[in-house]
Amino acid sequence: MAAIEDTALATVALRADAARNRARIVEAAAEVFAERGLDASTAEVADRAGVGEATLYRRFPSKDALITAIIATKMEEALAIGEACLREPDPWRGVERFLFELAERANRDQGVSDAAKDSCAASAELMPMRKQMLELCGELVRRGQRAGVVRDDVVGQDLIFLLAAAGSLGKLPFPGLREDLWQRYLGLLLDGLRPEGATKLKPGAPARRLIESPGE
Amino acid sequence: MAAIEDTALATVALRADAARNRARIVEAAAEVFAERGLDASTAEVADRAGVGEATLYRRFPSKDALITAIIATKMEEALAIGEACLREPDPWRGVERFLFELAERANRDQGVSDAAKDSCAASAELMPMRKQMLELCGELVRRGQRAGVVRDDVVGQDLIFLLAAAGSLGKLPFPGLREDLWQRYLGLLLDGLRPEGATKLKPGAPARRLIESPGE
Amino acid sequence: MAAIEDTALATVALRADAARNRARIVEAAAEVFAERGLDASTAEVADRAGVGEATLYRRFPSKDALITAIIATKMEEALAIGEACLREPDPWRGVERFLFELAERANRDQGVSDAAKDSCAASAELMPMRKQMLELCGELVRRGQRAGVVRDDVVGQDLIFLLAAAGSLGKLPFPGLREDLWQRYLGLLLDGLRPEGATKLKPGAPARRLIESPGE
Amino acid sequence: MAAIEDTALATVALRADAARNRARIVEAAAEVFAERGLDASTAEVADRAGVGEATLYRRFPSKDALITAIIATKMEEALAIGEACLREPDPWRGVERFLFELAERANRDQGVSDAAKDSCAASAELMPMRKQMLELCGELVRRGQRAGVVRDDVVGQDLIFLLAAAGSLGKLPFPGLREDLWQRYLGLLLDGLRPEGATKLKPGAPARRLIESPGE
DNA sequence: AATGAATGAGAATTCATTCAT
DNA sequence: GATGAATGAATTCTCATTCAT
Repeated sequence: MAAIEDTALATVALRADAARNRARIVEAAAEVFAERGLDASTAEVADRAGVGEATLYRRFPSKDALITAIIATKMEEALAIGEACLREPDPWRGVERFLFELAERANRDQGVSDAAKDSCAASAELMPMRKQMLELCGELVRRGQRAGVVRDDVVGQDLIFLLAAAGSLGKLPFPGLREDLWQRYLGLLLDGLRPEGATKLKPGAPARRLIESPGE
Repeated sequence: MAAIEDTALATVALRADAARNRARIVEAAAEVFAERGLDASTAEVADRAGVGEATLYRRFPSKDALITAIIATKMEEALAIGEACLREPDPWRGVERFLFELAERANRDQGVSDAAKDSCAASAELMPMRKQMLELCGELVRRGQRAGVVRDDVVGQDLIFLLAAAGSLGKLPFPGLREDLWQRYLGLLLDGLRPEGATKLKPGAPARRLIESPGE
Repeated sequence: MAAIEDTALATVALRADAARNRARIVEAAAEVFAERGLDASTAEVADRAGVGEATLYRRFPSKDALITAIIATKMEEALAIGEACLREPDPWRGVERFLFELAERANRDQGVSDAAKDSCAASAELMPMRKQMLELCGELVRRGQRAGVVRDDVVGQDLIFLLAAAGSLGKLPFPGLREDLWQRYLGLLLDGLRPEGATKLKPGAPARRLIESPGE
Repeated sequence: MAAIEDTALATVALRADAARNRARIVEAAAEVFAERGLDASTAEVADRAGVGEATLYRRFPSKDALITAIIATKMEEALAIGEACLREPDPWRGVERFLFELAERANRDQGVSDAAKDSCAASAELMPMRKQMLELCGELVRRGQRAGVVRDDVVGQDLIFLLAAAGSLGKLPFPGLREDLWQRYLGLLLDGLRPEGATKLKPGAPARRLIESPGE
């Protein structure tokens, strides 16, 4: 069965060898971007994939398109994880596991956290997935709220931003830090989501803005 | 009084004009990096400073050294802010203001949050300041804990990481987001610091790691 | 009757499908080169022809050979036009129509005027056609001269060069120029051919060289 | 006395070594573009100039800017020639010499005739010079018309287009052609300008369009 | 025979850093 | 000491042509 090309919205069947190379490129790119961030050169990606640079450009019209494809892959995985979390019997455990698993990936993968800042991540092609993700987060949150384990003033989008925050701690260049330190901070973030700690805010305190809508 | 050169570990007195140039360069670099991120070119920095590029390189041995110097400047400011926060009558207000003011700066300044990820931020030269900062955070936290407004399992270093998290949300490339969205998430983070929400941890839950030492 | 392959000097009968493909490629190439100039890529030509790139290269050993084939096609058309012009009752009208129709084509077709400058236009394969064209022009000119409507010091080859001149004005990148401006200049050129304006040459004047032989 | 940089509209004094290199680059570019046309690579230009490629890009922000600068130089020379021709005692001789000298240059210089087709030649920076050139041609033509040696339906702009036509014959890739063949055709063009040959046009004849305005 | 895929050799352009004035 | 200039090494991307299916 031939692999498929889905960079643009069109989906095209590829020849066997092309499919193999495409997969190699995506894999190599994922690795390289994870290690060095999105600034890694296309030459390095091609090298690692064992193909010529031009082959990369035959498959992906630009570096941005390649990045977008990688991100799309990661988002698909993330959506799958999210759906599994929705099926967790314990609603809180669903939220917790969702953030935990995705933060783990983000902290392992320099490219993903770079992507959060990169303009091409805002690509229109990713919009449908982003929408799906947003809905999924919304369900996770509302499910927690119905069970009384998530504070009421939180919305689905907040999970995404907390994730961005927790995922950005991956490779802080402090020597001697434990690799899993992010887990500690994710714990703090999670505690901020629970209703027990929700602040009775004094006027003017920053947390007050929580009540306002998150925008977009 | 002549300025001092402390880029390298040595501290050297500079001639008045050299000192003036150095200051200009740092200021210009701070501006440029804030606007365009650390990828901005040294040429642009020199231009903005009104000096030749070679002058920049006479004063700083490399772009990384310049960035390190900027970070040092920002850390000095941060230390000053932290000390002011220690003098806040209300201990919680001290913690809150500390995170709020520094997160605001981080979100306004593209360069600073970039720098957090950049390898040069690990420079040994910044170690003393980092130590100072760590102590300061420790005092802020312990003061809060003594007053019963900060949960007991938190340490000073945690503030720094929460800051990194809250500061990374600055320029997410989502269209239509409010500029001050970071305040919402800082609110959540702050609530995670308070004792009311501290989790009764089940075994295996991620938050459990909170009990372990933060490393370094 | 199968088409013939005449790219190389050899003439080979082609299978029916191959002949069909060859024709498609030539047609597509003519279109593409007309629109985008000779810099258009072979990939685009193959695409437009609805064949694979390798098929193009099976039929033509190089891009230059393809271009040469296009030129050959255009020259065949030109020869046909020229013969029609020879049958015009009015000899002057014959010359005029010849230059007008070919200049129109050249100005409509970016590729042809490019080709005039391209080295591959010098290909030996085109020599026979060039010779035919030269003879045809010679007849047109001599017919005009016999009728007294073309100046005596002009030879057939001159028509070709005038054509090159008139055809090169097609896409001058001046904004706002009329598309048919070349007609104005063709008019001037035609007037230069008529005997009424033929110069009594002063010594040293450039037009004097008209008397010398045109070379080749 | 320092050389000047005039790529942009601003004029800046350059250091001696930079001026030397800039001159070398312009000279090399003029040579290379003359020999190989505007498609020659910046690497080749830099090589010929004996400088690094980056040096070229320090002086000229893009290849187009370099080309524009070369063209500007050529146009200045052309304007100087034109003014000399205006001072010729014999008005016809003025027109003749103008076209002769410029056609000679164009035929010697592949770059110049390429430039006629290249979009960057339409650069706004060259507009003032183009305007000057147009006025100069207008004066040449009107002077000829007052003396009765240039037909009345010709305007200054026509000279420019005739030049483009006569200049495009430079390197036609026919083997064995005399290098100065263009002179023969310029002679024909010149004869087309004289009033003696101006056609009493039959309706529908192409030359008729001569009466209409040339556009722009 | 036909095709899509692969690629080596460039192309323009940029930049941190060193050099000459 | 200060400066503008110079540059080698990269970077993204393209294309005519060859290869494998």
